[in-house]
Amino acid sequence: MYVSSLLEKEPSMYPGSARASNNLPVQNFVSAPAYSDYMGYHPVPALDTHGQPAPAWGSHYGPQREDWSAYGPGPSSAVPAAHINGSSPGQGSYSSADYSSLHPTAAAAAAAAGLPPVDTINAQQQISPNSQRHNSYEWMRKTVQTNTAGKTRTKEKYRVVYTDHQRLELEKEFHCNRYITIRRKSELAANLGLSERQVKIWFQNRRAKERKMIKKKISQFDGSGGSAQSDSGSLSPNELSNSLFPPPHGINGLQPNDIHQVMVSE
DNA sequence: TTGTGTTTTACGACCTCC
DNA sequence: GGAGGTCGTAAAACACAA
Repeated sequence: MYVSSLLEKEPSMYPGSARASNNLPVQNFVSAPAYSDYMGYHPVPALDTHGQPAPAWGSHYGPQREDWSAYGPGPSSAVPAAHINGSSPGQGSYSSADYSSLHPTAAAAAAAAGLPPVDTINAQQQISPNSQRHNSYEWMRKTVQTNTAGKTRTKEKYRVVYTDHQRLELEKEFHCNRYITIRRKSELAANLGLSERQVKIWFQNRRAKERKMIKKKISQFDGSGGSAQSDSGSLSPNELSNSLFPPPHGINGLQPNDIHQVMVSE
């Protein structure tokens, strides 16, 4: 099985409890209500080790970037926490669009109210009960014990589905910084029970997703015959994307604050 | 239920930087 | 040479219309 091969490649990738057990007792999971307002997230002290005070969006991060609206119109800021932790019957499963469309100010209020540190997470709350993703845990249950040594991909199912909480934390980090530092990667990996490789790849995929959305948006503008491309001028989608989120070469030589400045200065 | 389109993990190829 | 970047792609997971 793929997981097994990954374990061979990288023992830290699937720490047995989180991936291979039936009830997914993932460690360090925060109770979802703490993130009832994702868009307004600013680092929780226990999790934030950027080496700087947790900034508020309005000041350090500036206004929400335009492309964030691609996640869809934000609901009222009073998105019930139960929506994310799934404690409310009838709620759909959590998705990136759900939390990324939330309003910043409520999170500030939540933070002010004292968010619990990530380490206080209750593993029982990581999964949306009504989510179809429950099914994905079923296959892990069934196949995780098989072994296809040495293969990177098998004919069997080969990828895991991250828990809602894992994705939420990753999204939050992405929201703060599109490029993760080595230090933050290690911390996040440890906190979420993922390997650093998984975190790295998640960020790569997430950036790709964002570029794709930007591209889509631009093509929609172009297609609608609008002169709305005035922002991008004559830039191609890729050029615009790169100008918005330039890859931080030498990022590893930078301090977290430096990275932060790079991101904020856009 | 099933077919189909989209999203999500994960990888390899290739590039740049240190 | 190693690390991390993008790009393209595979395939499972998921959503949804018919």
